[in-house]
Amino acid sequence: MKLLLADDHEMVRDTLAAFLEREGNVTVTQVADLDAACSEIETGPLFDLVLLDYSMPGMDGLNGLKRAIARRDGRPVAIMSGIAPKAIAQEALDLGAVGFLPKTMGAKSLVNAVKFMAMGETFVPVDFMTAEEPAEELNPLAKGLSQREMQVLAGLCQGQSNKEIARDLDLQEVTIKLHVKTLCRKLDAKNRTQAAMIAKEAGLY
Amino acid sequence: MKLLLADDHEMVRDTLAAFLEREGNVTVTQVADLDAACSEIETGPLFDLVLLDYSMPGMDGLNGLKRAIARRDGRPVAIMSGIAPKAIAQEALDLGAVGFLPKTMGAKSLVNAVKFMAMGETFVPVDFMTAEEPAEELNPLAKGLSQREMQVLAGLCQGQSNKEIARDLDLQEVTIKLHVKTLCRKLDAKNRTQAAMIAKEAGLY
DNA sequence: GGGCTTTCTATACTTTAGGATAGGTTCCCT
DNA sequence: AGGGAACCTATCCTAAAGTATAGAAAGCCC
Repeated sequence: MKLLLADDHEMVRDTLAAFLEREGNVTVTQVADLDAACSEIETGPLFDLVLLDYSMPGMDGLNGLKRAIARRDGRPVAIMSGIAPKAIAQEALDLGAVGFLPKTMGAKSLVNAVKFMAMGETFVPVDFMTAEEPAEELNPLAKGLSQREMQVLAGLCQGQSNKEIARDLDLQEVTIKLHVKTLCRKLDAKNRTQAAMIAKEAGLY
Repeated sequence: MKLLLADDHEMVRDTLAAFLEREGNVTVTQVADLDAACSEIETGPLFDLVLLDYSMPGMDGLNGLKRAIARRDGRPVAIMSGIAPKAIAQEALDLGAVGFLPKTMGAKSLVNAVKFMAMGETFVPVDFMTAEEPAEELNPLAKGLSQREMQVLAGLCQGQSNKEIARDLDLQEVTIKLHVKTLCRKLDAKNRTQAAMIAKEAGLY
């Protein structure tokens, strides 16, 4: 079977291709970015599967996936990533990808997954999709903040003035001032700007 | 020769190991994080080279490199990364790493580099270190900002007041106000907080 | 030199932010 | 019923931020 492998890390690409060709009886064509992948799809042989790295030049989030799928006439395209969370995998599938391969997956499973997807099946590792999202853990900062405070913090992170936040939340400006003061105390910030940066740093907003 | 390969992406690790063992006559021991690497260094065989992924659980920037080097009694440790910039490579070498391998490097060069480093030589791809930093490209936002404005923006992103920034830069407060106003105009922000968030969003600071 | 940009400073003013203190409501828990 | 928590409002005050306008020094290009 024929596979088109697109990844900007040549080291990963080379060794992955070597492994697939040896262990899986797969013919691999390598490219380093999405543009090259697209032109290869259009001018190259009919690939049984196209495997795209999620963080690669030209991908622009999942827009690159759309571009590739559009050029494949319904034939399978899959995404591979080392960092993307579950939500991205779901979104990729919604857009028409036939699979999502986290790079934490073993190489042998990879061979099977590739063959599986080339046959038209959809593949996502079960443990990846069922894994608990570290929701609260991602925001240790959010703990100790009340709902209101979170709303006000959201305003801060948009650079809103107290007056604007008050209008949006239908409160008085003084009230916002109070919340901002409390926020600064809880976040150990000395002013609104620092509070906003801390929230941003922590991955909120 | 014996190599200890530490990378949390099993897919990358498996294929890399397979490639090295086949093409390079290298015996590879695999681990998935720094803790495992450290205990393997202490209890396992004497590895000719230890190769650590830069973004792997336990690494904590380059602190993990220090830990590993401390356990190697002067024997070679190298860093591998897909994303780290030139500055990190330099820092790693300063800390005592014998090499830095970007994942954009080809697999064949990798085999040579690994053997090279195992012999005690230092290896960094020439094109990687001599490559121009995409300074302006990384920060499309930084274009149009003068040096002073960048300095002031740095202050904003730390939540400093105009007075503090003025003190740090040895300028008058009014001057900072002017720069802040200019910054807000150029960044299309309506106040300092928004300017700071925009800078943060763009990856600056 | 003349024009240009970048930078710094100054004065004067309005608006916003931040702090302190006090009093109020609701709702939940014991 | 009382205590506490989260929330809202008020008044008063100071400090900081932001706006406007104007002048000046330093460097660069032509």
